[in-house]
Parts: sequence; structure tokens; C-alpha cells
Amino acid sequence: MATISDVARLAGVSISTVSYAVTGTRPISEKTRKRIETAMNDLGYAPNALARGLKSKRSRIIALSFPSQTANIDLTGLEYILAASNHAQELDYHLLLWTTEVDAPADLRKLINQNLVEGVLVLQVKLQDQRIKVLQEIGIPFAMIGRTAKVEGLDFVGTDYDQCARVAVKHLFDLGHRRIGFVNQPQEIVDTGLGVAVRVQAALTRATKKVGMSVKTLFCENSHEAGKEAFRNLMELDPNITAVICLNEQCAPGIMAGALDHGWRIPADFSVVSILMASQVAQMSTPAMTTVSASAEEICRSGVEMLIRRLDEVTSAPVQQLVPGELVVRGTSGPARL
Amino acid sequence: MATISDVARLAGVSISTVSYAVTGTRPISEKTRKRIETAMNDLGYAPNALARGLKSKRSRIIALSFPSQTANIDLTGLEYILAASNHAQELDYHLLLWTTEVDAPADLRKLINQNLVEGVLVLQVKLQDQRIKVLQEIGIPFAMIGRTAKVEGLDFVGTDYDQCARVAVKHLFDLGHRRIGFVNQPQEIVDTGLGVAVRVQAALTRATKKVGMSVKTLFCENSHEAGKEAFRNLMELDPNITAVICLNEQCAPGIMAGALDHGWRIPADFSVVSILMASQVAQMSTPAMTTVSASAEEICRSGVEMLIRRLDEVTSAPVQQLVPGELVVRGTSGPARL
DNA sequence: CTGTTAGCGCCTTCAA
DNA sequence: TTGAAGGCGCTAACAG
Repeated sequence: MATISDVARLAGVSISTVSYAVTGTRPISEKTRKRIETAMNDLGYAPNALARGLKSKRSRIIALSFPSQTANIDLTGLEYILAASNHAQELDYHLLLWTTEVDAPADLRKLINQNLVEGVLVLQVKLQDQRIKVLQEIGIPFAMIGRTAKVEGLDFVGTDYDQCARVAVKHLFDLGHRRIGFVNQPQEIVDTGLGVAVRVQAALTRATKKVGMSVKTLFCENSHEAGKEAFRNLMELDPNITAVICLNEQCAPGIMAGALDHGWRIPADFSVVSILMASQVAQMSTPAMTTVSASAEEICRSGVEMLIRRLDEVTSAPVQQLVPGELVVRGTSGPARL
Repeated sequence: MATISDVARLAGVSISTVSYAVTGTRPISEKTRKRIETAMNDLGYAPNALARGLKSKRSRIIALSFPSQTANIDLTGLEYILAASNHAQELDYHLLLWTTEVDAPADLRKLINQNLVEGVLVLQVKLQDQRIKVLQEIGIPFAMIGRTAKVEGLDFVGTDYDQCARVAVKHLFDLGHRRIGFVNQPQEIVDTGLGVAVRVQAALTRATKKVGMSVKTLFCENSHEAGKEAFRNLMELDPNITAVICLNEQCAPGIMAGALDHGWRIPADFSVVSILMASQVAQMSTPAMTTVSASAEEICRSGVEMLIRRLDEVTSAPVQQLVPGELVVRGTSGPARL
């Protein structure tokens, strides 16, 4: 593999001139620049990332922390990962996928101490997240997709859950629904304090109270069967419920199946609205699911940019951004039954 | 951040002694080793990955090529990514996620020329895959999850599609089905030569012919609606079809919906078997889907190990492995209607 | 506008 | 069993 001195020799210039030509940090005469360029092309030269990183203290590698065990393994998660990766590459950064658990701070510390990554993009953020403490202690730049309980001074971009809740509730309210259910993630996930699960629940409580709606909340395992059971449980809690808001990709179709078993048609007798569900998933159910979601693309793009900007401007003010969700009415929501 | 000379100074030894203590490539007296260890702990020392990689020519970074546009964006894909990442980390390697397109060989070349990654794990392999040519030309070690048309001399691990097809066909045959449909990925995906789509189709043709079954093949877009339409089209092709084998996570539920619309119950009147569907997804449909799949965990573990072994033993014989699928009978397959 | 040179942090040969 | 020293490929002063 060609090195910078190969290029210098072939172009008949010094090593530093090649370096300056590559980085553009110093004016080069048109003539020598041309010579250097052809030499680079002839040799198929590309700067050695390791050497460059070692010298410049800029590896151009960011880590994406996505805990694979505690995370929601759903298509929405995949959307986030791919969007972050694509955007990092557009900005000429490499993305290191880091899937160890939230509760393994030693591993994270070890990763960072290696000086390989310049910054960390934190996904699946919990209200109390051990990773954040580690990152702060070490003093490495990071940005969160989502947010911890205390966000003072931290960079993050996330979905505006309050707005999403209001939009979802208003949609159902306008359709005449007054008594609804909310089906959240599994109890153990909520108990670990996964930000989205806790916050959406709180936001829905506020939003329904404001318009005078009744809401019964349930946790639900990530499976179809659990969704069916959740529906039955809701009916026991309040048989007059006419709609459900759901924050659980896997169980939403189960809820619909439960309603069908109950003898109800969707959306004639019962409505389902999913919050934060990828459109791909929304289209998998029968009928396709009405959703309120923010764009993973937009959120991750923003998060990656935020992080990379932070690498240069360590001291500038924190950037905190909430992206509003959008209501997409598909086939699972309609007027409340009488 | 502490460096090796900090450790050496604190422990009162030379730099090289610390290095040997860390790498273990030379005997160190118990006494000095202890001193070095405490010094490392006190300083929170970890070797600088960039410097180490530069010197040793081993970055301990592998790339995972997962083209995000042409790929199937489904949960099965996510399973593969996470499994590969987890296993790489277990083996003390970093995993770089690389999501640019298959048809952008220049980008791939650029990545590799940077000398950052030691090897590449190639996912979503097509029969004619430009990435493979690039990797071979450059001479960087790689392994495929899946396989190209010509695999001579190449490392790969994949699912045994022939066996999967036989198992799925036998399952339906034993239940009395004689006329079935096969619903593949979208036409354009098959046309690009995605290995799995082409090979499963061929394998099913062989397997059905062997037992004297009739099979009508259809392509289908990745959506629920397309699945419903696929069902209608199948009925036009052959109204006597009693079952479908499906290779399309997104449209499988649509096929079931189509059957319901047609007035058929599942599995009493119509059976659906999915090939290569993650169990999580299988459990999302109503009823849960009968599947024939190999374990993503096992395949990726094998692929990562294969690649990392290849980094050491450049010349040893290629490893080629096909993992058999397993039939899991859930709720969508039953005796053929009369 | 261009060249010389001192490291970045580490591994490893050579010497003791 | 230990140390000294060169160099991996590159960047960025410093010096013309």
C-alpha cells in the first residue's frame, strides 16, 4: 500500500508538500498540486487513517452505543442505526457499532481509553444512564438520541413526546373517543427507566387529562400473544374503552387480533394508534396502522451533526432539540363506536 | 490520557518492559509485573489503539458491509448486524458499520485504502457482487454471510437453502398439500441477483419437483398491501392452491389478510410457511407464523470467527459452511383443505 | 511557495 | 530478566 513518501518521491516534492496538498492547510502552486494528484492516482494512495489519527488526535471515528440486550429490538431501532451510519459516512466519519450493555460501564471505559473514538452517539437512553456518567467523567464528547432525566448542559436530539401525545390524543378525541387505553413497553423495560417508555406514558397522562379523557395504562411484553392478552386485560379494566394508543411495535398487531377475537372490527368498533412506529412496520399490519412518529432519518442526522460539531467546538453551548411527530392516518383509527 | 511512558515512569521500568508486560510476548519477573500492573491501574492506562495499530499493522477493526438501500430492511437484518457486533466484541475486535451501496466500489476501495480495517464481513451478498471483486483485487481478507455465484476459494457461511426448501416442502407435503405458491422478494431485488432470493426460488423448484408438487411463483413488494395482492394473483394463477411458502417478512401478513378476505381461515383453509424469518417477526402475525430458518446468531458467530482466523492465517484453505434451517411449526400451517 | 524535522504512542530488534 | 533506540505514516511547527 502506497504511503505519503511514495507519493512525494513520484511527484518529486517533499513529504510535507504532499501532506499540505492532501489536507489543504497551505497554498500549493497549481503545477505541483497537479503532479501530486496524478502521483496519488497512479499509486492509488489514501492517507493511512491510523497514522493520521495518531498524529492529529482526530481518528474520525465515532461510536454508536446501541445496547443490544436491553434495547427494543424492532425495526425502528434498525432505522436509527442505519440512518446514523449513513449520515456519519456522508460527513466522512466512520461509525463503530458498540452493542455492549448499559450496565457495563467498565467496557465502555475501556473502549474510550483506547483513544480510538472521538465521540459517542448514545442510543436507547435511559433516564438514569450509567453510560452518561462514564462519558462525562472521562470527558469525551457525546450526544444522545433521546435524553436522560437531567439534561442540563448535555447535547441531545429526541422526539417531542408531549407533542406526539397531544396529537395522538387530539386525533382520537376529534373522532369521538373519550375512554382509551395505553399499552406501553414491558414492565421490566419501563422499570429500567428507558426514557421513551417513561416519558410517553407521562405525556399521555397529561394530554388525556387536559381534554378530559380517561386512560387505562398497561405494560405489555414484546409479542403478539402478549398483545392479545393486553386487549383482554384492558376490557376487564374498562369495557367501554373505544381506542388504544400503543408504544410497542410487536404487540400492536396482537391488540388488533384481540379486538377481532372479541368480535370487534377495526376501525369500526375499535381504534389503534401507534406512537413512534416506523412506517415500514405500520404498513405490515392489517389494516395498516395509524401512527404518530418523528422521522428517524431527521433525528439521527441531527444527532450525528451535533456530535461532530461538538468535536470541534468543545465549549460551545449545548444543543438540545425536540423533533415533533407527525400524524399519519392509515386504517386503524376511526370514529368511536356508540 | 496516560501513555506507556507514564506507566513506565511510575513503575520505575523502561517503556519496553511495560510493552512486553502488556503484550505478554516476553517473560517478566513477578515483581516488576506487579509494579507495572498497579501503575496501569492507578493511571487507568489502556494502550492507544491508533499507535498500536500503526506499529503492529493490526487495527483489530473489522468492517461490516451492510448496504442499507438495496438491503432487505427487516428484523432479520437487524438480528444479523447485532449478532455480528456482539461476537466481534467478544473476540476483542471493533466492528465498523459500513452502509454504502453495493454498486459504489470506489467508496469501498477508499475505505480499505485507509488501512483502518483488517478485514471485511460482507452481508446481503448478491450472486454477482461488486464488493467481492474489489476485496479480491485489493487482497484484503474477507468473509461472506451468504455467497456469490462463484465461491471457489472464498470463505463464507450461509443458510442451507436447499435443505430449508426440502424441509418446508416436506412439511406441507406431509400435511397433504400438493399445489402451492411461492412468494419471493420484489422483482427488482431478485433481478439484482440477491443471493438468497435467487437461490431459495431455485431450491424450491427442485424440492417441489422432487415430490411432484405444483408451485406457482410470484414476486412481491415489501408491504402488506402487496401481500394481499399477491394472494389474489395466486388465486388467479391457480385457485386450487392450498398453501404458500414466503420469503418476504413484510408481505407475509398481507398474504394472510388476503386469504381472510377471500373467506378462508388460517390454517384450516390455507397454510403459510415463511422461510428465513426471525422468530420475533414470526410471533408478530396472527396466528404466529410457521417458519423454516437458521439461527442468525450461529451464522454470524461463525462468520466473524472465520474472518478473524483468516487475518492470522492468510493462506489456509477456504472455509465454507452451510447451516441447516429448523422447522418451527406455529399457527399458520395445517392439513390441506379438500 | 516549498522543505526539514520533531514527534504522536507503541512494538520489537538488538544489546546488555 | 531488562533497556535503548529505530521507525510505523503522518501532521504541523519552523525555516527558508
